[in-house]
Amino acid sequence: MLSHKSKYALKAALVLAKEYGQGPVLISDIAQREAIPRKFLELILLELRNRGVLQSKKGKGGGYFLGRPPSKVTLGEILRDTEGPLAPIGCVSQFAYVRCEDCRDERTCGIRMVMKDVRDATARILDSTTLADVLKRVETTVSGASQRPHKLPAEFA
Amino acid sequence: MLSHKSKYALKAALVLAKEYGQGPVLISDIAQREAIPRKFLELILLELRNRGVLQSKKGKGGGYFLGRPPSKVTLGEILRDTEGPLAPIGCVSQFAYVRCEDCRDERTCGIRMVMKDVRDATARILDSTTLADVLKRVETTVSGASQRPHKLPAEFA
DNA sequence: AGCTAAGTCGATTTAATCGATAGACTGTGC
DNA sequence: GCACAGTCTATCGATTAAATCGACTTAGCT
Repeated sequence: MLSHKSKYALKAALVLAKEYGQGPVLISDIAQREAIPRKFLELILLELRNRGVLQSKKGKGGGYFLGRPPSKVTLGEILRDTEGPLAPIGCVSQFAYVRCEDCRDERTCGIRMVMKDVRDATARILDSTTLADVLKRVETTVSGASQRPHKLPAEFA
Repeated sequence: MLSHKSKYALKAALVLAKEYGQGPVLISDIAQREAIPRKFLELILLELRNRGVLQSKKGKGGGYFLGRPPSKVTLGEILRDTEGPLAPIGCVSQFAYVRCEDCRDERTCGIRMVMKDVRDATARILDSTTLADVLKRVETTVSGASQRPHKLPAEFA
């Protein structure tokens, strides 16, 4: 399950993506727009900045902004920064491999095989989806929704 | 990330799958074979039993055993019992839906759309993989490995 | 019946993590 | 130099994860 921290991070990143090219955005602005506790958001943005996803400017007229265009920032990158590895288990992580202490033989571990499949499936989605992709997808949903307003909610399909 | 609890649960279930039809297996046996803290394993097995995955027998000659054939128990079921929902976020869970308190409009939430894809991909794998599948996969890996022993380890591909 | 094997159950401990907040510090622009 | 806005460090309470202890109950055996 995604932590609040990560959800906040994604929301904030999406705001900055939408505002990309318009100059810095205040922490307080983001906090208010997305209903995120101000002080908590500070920490999150700081971390994303230190990881190179965001940049910031101090003083008057300062704030946060994306360090790269929205089409160059993937959800996978952000989630790895805030949640840690995408892999459900350390021994199948590509970027943060850790051996299972008690594992006899990694090559023949059934759990590992299945978890590798899960990791690959998740990574395939999250590493190929950029902030720009998400914005676009939302936009087409919004405009498309007004044309067929009473469609069955997808969440109960 | 998978908790130890879930990893232990999967390991134990695989032992019971391998031993299926051979009568009850002692908690202590499973604990020793898989290097799981005995007392902790008790709790886990008990939970899986109360959920209907396992059955148990008390007294001499007692122990734990699968309640159904290994081909009828999926990893998804076990993981839901020990970890909770497979979904990365409550609002995309099929069996344990919970609304995001602060969500304006679920239908147009970009994060939700992507997380739904992730959930579906994970569930597709875990709900279609049974204990029998895992045992079989391990076995073919073991026998296959001796025929081409120096193949590049898949984990570094 | 009585002994023993084995699972059951409840309480507790310890350490780690999560979500959140406070306050002092640093750099920027005017 | 003053106000603005991000930076950094510390802390706090609540929850959870992982593990452990001890007492209890049930089943089989003789």
